[in-house]
Amino acid sequence: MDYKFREIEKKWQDHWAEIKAYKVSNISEKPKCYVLDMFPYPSGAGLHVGHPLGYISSDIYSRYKRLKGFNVLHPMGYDAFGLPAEQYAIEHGIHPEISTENNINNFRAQLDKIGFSYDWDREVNTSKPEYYKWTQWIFLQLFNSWFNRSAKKAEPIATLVKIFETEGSTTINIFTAQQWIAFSEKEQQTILMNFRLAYCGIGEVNWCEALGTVLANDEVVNGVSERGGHPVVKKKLRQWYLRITEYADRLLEGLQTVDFSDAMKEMQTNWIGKSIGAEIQFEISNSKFRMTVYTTRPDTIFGVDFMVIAPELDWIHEVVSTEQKQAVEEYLIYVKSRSDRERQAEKKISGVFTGAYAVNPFDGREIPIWISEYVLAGYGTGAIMAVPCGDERDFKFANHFGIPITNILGDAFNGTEPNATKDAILTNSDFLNGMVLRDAIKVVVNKLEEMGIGTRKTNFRMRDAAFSRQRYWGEPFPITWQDGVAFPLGETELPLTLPKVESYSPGPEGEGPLANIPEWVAKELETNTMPGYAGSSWYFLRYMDPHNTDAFASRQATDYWNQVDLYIGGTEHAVGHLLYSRMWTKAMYDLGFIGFDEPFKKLLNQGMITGESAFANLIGVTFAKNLKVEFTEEDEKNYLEIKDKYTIIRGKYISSDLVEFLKTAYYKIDNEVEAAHMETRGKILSYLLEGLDADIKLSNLVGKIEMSPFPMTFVNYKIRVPIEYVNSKNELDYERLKLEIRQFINSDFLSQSGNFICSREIEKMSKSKLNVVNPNDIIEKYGADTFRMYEMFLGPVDQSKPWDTKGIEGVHRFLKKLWRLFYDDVKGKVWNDGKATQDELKILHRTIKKIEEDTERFSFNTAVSAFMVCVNDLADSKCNKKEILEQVLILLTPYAPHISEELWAALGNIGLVIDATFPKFEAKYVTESSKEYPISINGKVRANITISLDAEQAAVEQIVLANETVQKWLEGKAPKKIIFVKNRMINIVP
RNA sequence: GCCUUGGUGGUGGAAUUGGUAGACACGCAGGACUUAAAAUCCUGUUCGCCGCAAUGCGAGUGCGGGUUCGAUUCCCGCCUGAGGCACCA
Repeated sequence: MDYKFREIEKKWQDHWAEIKAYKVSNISEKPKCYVLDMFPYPSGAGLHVGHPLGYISSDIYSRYKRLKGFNVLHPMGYDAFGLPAEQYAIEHGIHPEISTENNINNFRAQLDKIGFSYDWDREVNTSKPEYYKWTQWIFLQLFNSWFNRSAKKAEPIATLVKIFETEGSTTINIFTAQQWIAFSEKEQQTILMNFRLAYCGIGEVNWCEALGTVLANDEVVNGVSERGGHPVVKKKLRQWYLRITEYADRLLEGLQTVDFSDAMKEMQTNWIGKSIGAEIQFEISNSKFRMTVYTTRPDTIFGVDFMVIAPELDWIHEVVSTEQKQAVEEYLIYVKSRSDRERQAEKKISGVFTGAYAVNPFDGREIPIWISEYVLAGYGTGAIMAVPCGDERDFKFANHFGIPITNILGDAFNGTEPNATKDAILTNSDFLNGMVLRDAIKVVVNKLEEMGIGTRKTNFRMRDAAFSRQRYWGEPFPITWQDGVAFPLGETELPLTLPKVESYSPGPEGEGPLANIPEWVAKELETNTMPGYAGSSWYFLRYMDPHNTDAFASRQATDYWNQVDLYIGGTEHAVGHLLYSRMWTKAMYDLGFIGFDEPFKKLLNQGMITGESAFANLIGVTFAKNLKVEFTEEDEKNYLEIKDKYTIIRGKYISSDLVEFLKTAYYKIDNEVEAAHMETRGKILSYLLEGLDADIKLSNLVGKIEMSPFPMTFVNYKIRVPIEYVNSKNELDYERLKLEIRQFINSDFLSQSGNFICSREIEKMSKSKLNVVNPNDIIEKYGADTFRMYEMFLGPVDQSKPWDTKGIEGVHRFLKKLWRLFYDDVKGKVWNDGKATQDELKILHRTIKKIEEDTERFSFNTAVSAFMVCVNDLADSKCNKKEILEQVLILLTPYAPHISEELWAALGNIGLVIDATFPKFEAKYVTESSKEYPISINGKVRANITISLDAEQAAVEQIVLANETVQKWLEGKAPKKIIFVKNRMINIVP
């Protein structure tokens, strides 16, 4: 009887679905365990073999926990709102709801084939009104709250109003209680907006013209949009924001209570970017104006040689001198002309002197004030005190403009490079002389505070998160505008459903498509929609109680399931989703809706599965396009346009071995170089232009190249070819390629041996890179159990690794070998009721221990190996005993559920193996009563000795001491030290 | 430049963190069964040397040092891959 995995897997998947084997209840005596995957965005491309890596890991862990007696919540859903579906709608005219639905069905079909233990009754879809009703509701809670800095928590806005009514305000806005009461409704609302956790304001945002929307900071990478790579510019717009900066400190503190990787904590810490320093006020000569700078190094105050302010600051005009006015104006125009992109790409030193001087408060020295684009307006006060002897950028700036540098570091500063140390001893620093910089910080700040011109100040790099998009496919804001004041909709009016639209093009003045709908505008509803991360910031709560119509989830449910015990997903969400959901959780906690303030107890980052891409070398000749080159008819036919600027004529694909050959020809030494060079070029040229035989005479070629009437260069492009056309020896099946793919239909493939060799490169798996492997294909060929185990066997989950289908045979063989412990091709059933021997029990219990340990520490690859060892050992000892096999099946269930279920049933068990109990490890079967130990002297093995394990170290010492041979080895001396090494060796130190 | 991680056979990776390096698997080589193929099984496989033989000899975890009876593991200095941050004062 064969291992018919297709039949078996279908049968059990259907059965599990039918009886809802994975349905989980919120009421249970068992301890709970919440295992969560980062839910996918259902893209049109479907899943590739990289996606399920994390899903399989979490599935193994939740199945394992279930066997261990836990009530396990393991749900799945879809992050369905977002830009790509809308872009697709614009291009193809298909409503996002339809394409999303299709994609979800496709995802679901792929997921179902892998045999996951999700409770599908809890599926969520963020784009369904039943779901986003509660996204809107939570938004309203944020809108109706403020962050009380003294209590360090969010509170209902009503408490703030009460404070204003009784005490007035001394923070962001300054007014008395009487004034507050006298304010109009509109004035009051405008003030309150400055405090709300979700607020609307005018601000500089990242505007992406191509996408027609703003983007959050983490959605912009190197000045272009993360999705699509379109340019992003700064623009002032009315926007919704989340006041995440208020939570900066708590987001940092919270990191200490969660189990995230160091790298992840580091990334979040950097993103938040807390820095502790001071603000210092400087007087300006001949002006009443005072400037304030932010610095983390007040200790270097005597090393300040100039000030730099950001070009955007409006007080520039207050201080600029008449002589410098023109130069400053010119510089400001120059700065305006530079995009963010340019500023980031080329960091050139530029700046202009304002003609004004600040005064050092301690020694009265006059310090020139400069303007430069390297100082950012948005951070600190937008002005810095520059200390060139201690700061790289200040040093470069000083050198560039010839500003003299004061050395306050003594020998620690050599004049040629700045030194940012805090451990040097100060010189040229008046009352600080002789002090270590580190210690001087406090002294200076104290003095500044005393003088009333400085304060301690903490700054964060993180900004408030832009929370609105001028797009269609997102949650509508439950907000109406009346006379410029935002009013929340009432709870009974939720959900505010997304209306159908005819067109997805933007509305007037940078507004979203919703602004094109008259009824929408008539109701004065907000026309922006929420960003992609709104729905994903709280979805883990909805799984707890997904069908609740009275609340986002009942308090009883959130109290029971509590934090996510294990959260698995990629690192790419480090500063986006993971920060936002942490913030939402904290706010919900503060407002009393849930009982925990960190959502994820443990985070496991799965590594990327990379693909191997194949490339063929395309060699051709390029001409500058603006040159007039006459093409023959033949050339036109083979004309291939690679890039805008260049044209390749008669490009030919050259096998890698030929490329090597041509390269070596190029690199011949001495006077042969030039000749070889020419020869190489000549050969290529003749291939390409003349179609001649390569062995053309050298003299001819030299002439040809020199006589070339136009500038040309040889180019070697690497052209992707689909990986499935390349075999394991890197040979390309170009005949098939030419037949099946249009791009290559007229291409020539040249090689030395007749086998066309491609080069390979490891890159991210993606459709555009022609290197994706679809899990469906693998499952069709080997089955889901093999697929699951192989994904785990590839290597540690958190490490990125290349997908290589070759090795899958080994895992498949393992499952077949396991099958043969139960069924023989000839004899049929071979298992028996025999009593297990000591050796067989040893194999079993060793495996139990190993699987338990490895699963607990997420070392799934070594667990798979342990199964292989176990089955090899059982096969070697011809053990077909039911007693042993049954236990092995339970262990295997999380990893290969289908085959385990099938064989479990075959053994005549009643009930499912997924409901079995994880076997208990018993040491007595594994440990021995006595063992042979090697005795070594200084690590060199000299003899073996058998001792009882109870003997422990003392016994060993006696045995060894008594041994004449040992004494002889040591020349009669007593050993200095005897080391008993963990069940392994006895080492004697003479 | 800064931060975080890695570097082990032909390949993916073990070694549960100071104790017999290379488990397990792929690949490769040889063999058995077969008319043949597939499937399956067996043997070998870190490198080098000696040999009829082996429980033989030597080297070996990116490179160079150090601590230790003993180092893939700890310390110092380099080289290098990957990821993140990057005018944040």
